[in-house]
Amino acid sequence: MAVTKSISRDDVRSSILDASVALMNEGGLGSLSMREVARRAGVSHQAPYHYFADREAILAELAGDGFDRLYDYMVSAIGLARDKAGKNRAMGEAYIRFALNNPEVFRLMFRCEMVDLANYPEAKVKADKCFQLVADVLGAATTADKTSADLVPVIAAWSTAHGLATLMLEGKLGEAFGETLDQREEAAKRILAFSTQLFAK
Amino acid sequence: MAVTKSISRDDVRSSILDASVALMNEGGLGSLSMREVARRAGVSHQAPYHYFADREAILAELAGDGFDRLYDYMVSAIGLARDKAGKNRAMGEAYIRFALNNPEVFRLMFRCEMVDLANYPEAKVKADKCFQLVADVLGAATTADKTSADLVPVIAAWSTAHGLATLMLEGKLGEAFGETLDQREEAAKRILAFSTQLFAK
DNA sequence: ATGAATAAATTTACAGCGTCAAGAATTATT
DNA sequence: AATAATTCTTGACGCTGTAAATTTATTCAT
Repeated sequence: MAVTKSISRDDVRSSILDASVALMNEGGLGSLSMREVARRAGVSHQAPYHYFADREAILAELAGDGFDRLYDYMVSAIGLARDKAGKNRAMGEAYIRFALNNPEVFRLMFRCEMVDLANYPEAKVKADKCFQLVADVLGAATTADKTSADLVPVIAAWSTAHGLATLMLEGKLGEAFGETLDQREEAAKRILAFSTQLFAK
Repeated sequence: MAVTKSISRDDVRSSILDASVALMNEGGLGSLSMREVARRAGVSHQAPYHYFADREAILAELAGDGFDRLYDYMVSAIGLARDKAGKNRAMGEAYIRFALNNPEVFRLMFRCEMVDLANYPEAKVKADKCFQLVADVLGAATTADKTSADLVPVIAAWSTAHGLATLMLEGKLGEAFGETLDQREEAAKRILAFSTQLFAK
């Protein structure tokens, strides 16, 4: 019956994605190879091609999931804050917390040569949803055109959070800010607090 | 005689590096392969191993050169500014100008899984020289310990410039800020101006 | 200057990769 | 049940990084 087939098919697809996630988190994106994914999923090295056009298509799916999860991180954080300044800070903290807790997928999401979102409309929609949330929460303007000067402070604040996340992730700030994840998150909060306080005028 | 040999050896090494730079700038880091580099340099596919331990060692050299050039970018920019606020802004602009004009090497310099600077002391020294310059110009403190609270504003400002460079480089800000390099640099300056003006209190 | 030691460069070889193509097995449709 | 469509496997090709062995070039001691 159709149900059995459908479930089975989804199972294979899921196990391929599960294996991909596991590999990515274990050994980084470099060790996510088509053949190793297939091995882990217990299928032939060619089976994944029935579900994904190529390696980049798998990465696009992972990146899309990442944007979904980043969105959830930020929405939850915003919900807990009361005033606008609090929401700004909470969102930035959530952004960085996501990056530090999901380093590999964060890299994937922001490296256009790994996944060109222009070729993956589904993932692009998820990414845009994130960026729109950032713009909505940070910005005064509703939607408006992106060339608007209103966007300048939005991008400035976003850049600070993104740059901080990136620099920490790549170890460019040394270990002075702690070795454990909690310590690093705490350090990031301090820097972000300083920055958002400036923005709050 | 010894002179001839020495020159010849350096020539091979240089031509390998030249080929590496060309490949990186033509087709991105993904198309910089050991074998293609050798082909371009007109040597056997194994010859590069007499000058570099492996692929990462070549990347480390390129990254090191990148840090040297970033340093020059920033020092020149700082020299043209008169007051402290001007130096801050000029340095940030130089940082972003470097990133936009040298996207591939900029990526290389800030991706630890591509080149782990811990394994390449020479390149690490050059990187640290850059970061020290940033800290010196942005910070009030001279050297001090990195855990000092004085570093908070330094890292905040650095994060803004780095995040902006990264987001622009990866096309996450859309094309709203211009398609030509000049337009994008101009847009970055506007955002950076807004940010540094906040920092200047 | 010539033979031995050293260094440099090439050739050969292997395992892994992404992915195309063809065939076998399974499932769906009529 | 027979046919059509889908799914999966096996095999192959050309690419990669790099280890090992071999050849060529250079240096040095005599």
